[in-house]
Amino acid sequence: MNHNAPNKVTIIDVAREAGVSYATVSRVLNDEPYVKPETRERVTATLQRMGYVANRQARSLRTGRSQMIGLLVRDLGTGYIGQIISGVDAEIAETDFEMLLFTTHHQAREPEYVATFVGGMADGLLLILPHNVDPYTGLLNQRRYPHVFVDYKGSDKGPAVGADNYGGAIMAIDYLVSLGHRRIGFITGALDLTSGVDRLTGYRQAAANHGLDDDPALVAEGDYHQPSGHAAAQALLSLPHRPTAIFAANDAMAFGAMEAIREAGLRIPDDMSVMGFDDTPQAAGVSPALTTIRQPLEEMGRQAVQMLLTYIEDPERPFEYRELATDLVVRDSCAPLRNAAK
Amino acid sequence: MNHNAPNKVTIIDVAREAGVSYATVSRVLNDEPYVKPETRERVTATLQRMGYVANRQARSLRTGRSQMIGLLVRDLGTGYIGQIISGVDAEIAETDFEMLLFTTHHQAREPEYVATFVGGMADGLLLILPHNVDPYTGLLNQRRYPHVFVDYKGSDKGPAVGADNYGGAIMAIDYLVSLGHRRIGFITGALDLTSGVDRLTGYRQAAANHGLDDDPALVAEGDYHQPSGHAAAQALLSLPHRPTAIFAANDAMAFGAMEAIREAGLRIPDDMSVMGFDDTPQAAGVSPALTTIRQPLEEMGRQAVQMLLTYIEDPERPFEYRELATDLVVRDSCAPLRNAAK
DNA sequence: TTGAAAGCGCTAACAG
DNA sequence: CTGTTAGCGCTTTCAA
Repeated sequence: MNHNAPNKVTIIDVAREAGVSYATVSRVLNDEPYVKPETRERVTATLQRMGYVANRQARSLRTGRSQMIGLLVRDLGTGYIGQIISGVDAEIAETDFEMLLFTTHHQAREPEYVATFVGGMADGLLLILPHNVDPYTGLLNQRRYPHVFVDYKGSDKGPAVGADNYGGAIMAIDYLVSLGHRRIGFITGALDLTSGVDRLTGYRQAAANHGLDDDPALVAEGDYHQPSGHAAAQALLSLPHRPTAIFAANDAMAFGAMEAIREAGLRIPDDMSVMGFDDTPQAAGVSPALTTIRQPLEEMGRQAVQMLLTYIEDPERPFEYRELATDLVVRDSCAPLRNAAK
Repeated sequence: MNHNAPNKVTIIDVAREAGVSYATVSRVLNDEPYVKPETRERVTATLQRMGYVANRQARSLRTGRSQMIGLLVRDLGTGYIGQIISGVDAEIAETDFEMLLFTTHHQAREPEYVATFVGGMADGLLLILPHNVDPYTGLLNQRRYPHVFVDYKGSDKGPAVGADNYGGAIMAIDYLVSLGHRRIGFITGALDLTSGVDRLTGYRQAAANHGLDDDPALVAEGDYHQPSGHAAAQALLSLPHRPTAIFAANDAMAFGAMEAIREAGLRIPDDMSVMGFDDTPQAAGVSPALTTIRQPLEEMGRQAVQMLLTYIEDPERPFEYRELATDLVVRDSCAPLRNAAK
């Protein structure tokens, strides 16, 4: 075990070296007025020469502010999260805060992480793991700790920003119907997420609006991961009366579905139309390019930061929920229903 | 501006409430011996009841250890980085450290971030931005601050872990040659990265080994991003005597190349073979599935953590460089050269 | 087995 | 303009 104080240079070392009190060094560090120009210069030079670097922990301990925004994420694997983070990152870059990201695969440990942040590591927290937020709300709200749930359907649980998942699903079905499809399979997302539920609800509502087949077998459960899309599509394809189009609750599952469709010897979009949801970067890259519902992920990240900043300024501000619109992005994976459909 | 101390619960509050000195509370917190069982129990209960959460900054200020490992990354957009992080994350999860990730698009600010870490935020640092490491080495080495460069070809600059990029490129060309290709285009990576240079060197060496065409026009410069792969492939395709196979220095550019090849009305692999490098998750997902050189990215992350840990224990340990092997992953994007090639 | 007290490095009054 | 002096919340001797 190695002990403290390696070769650190503290404000005191610098003060001694420059022949001033360390309060003066602190003043120079913080650009405060009332320091004689010559003194400032001398101190600055010493700072430079000695390679001084501030200890943020000490500073934060003293001021009660860390100038950091925490970001709690379950997994970085998905492009989906990456996009949100890009937005968050970009927005934070415009402030004088830093982003501090914690990953955790272990659901069990999440509350622990939250505590770390609340304990002073960061001045506010963005949470992108909206399974069940209950484990967090307690500590967070009790302390009035500034936080925002991202991609979560707000309620009384806490401030949140999300997308119009319900409306997006409606849009998707409307589009497929406009192409003549009436038998549309749906692959659900994880149903313990509000987004998963909302997209399913949207699908059902739209189906009802158009008086489509109300066959329960047309709904196959997925979990937002690609393999589940593959499996669900296989189930859909093996139906006695198979659908002519498949709408997956996210792009990853749509990719899985496309794979399954190809394996079944069908062509996309000629024999089977496919739609996704999210508009991840890959959606435009696959072939045929995926028609999907765009979720403004980056924008969501940006808005989340903006909201968080307001809570950092005023922790007492009442909970706010912002919902961002989703759009239809037409590419090449859907085609009009051919009369001669098998 | 809001001031300090919101509704924090400190060790002192707990001590008062439990009727002990705060030293005792600290002892309970740290599982130290010599606390009467009843006292311990009472304190634990109070801790629980009051919702105490430790202030890591204070603790770290006092102990000189933060139990955090910093990770400095330029961008999260690429799946490539995501994979390394997964490995890092998984490995860290097995220790009693936490991962703390800083992203920075702004090259100019990177040294600043490093200073933050060195200043006490973390006990060690992993750097995944191996453009030019010189700006960092100074501070890092002067302080003997534990750090490891990831995906960087080690030298005297500092400890590092990388992959056998040179060998991988050789393997790729050997494979293409075994399929009968003799005119092989190469799309380089960013040449300010050691990996970019090494892959190019490997390509040249292998080409020389096999006595392939030594046409400089067969080498098109890219920057590891998809669009550059697209552009470079276009250049290669418009050559008077076009190659029969294209080897891109990473998967992302290979995807761009595939796009360009399709746009040119050619089929993959029938009319043109394509190889990538990295084996990102998407490589298996595109169609045709991409034949590529696998880089053990996750493993790289894991090893980097292991190495870092040794430096945290003994900052004086001499620089070490670990190189991981790369493998050929055969999928569907390469085909034997047909005699009747156009 | 417990309490008192001394700082970790820094900022922010308060005096000069 | 500059120095002195309290702590921020915590761990860790040193005594008791």
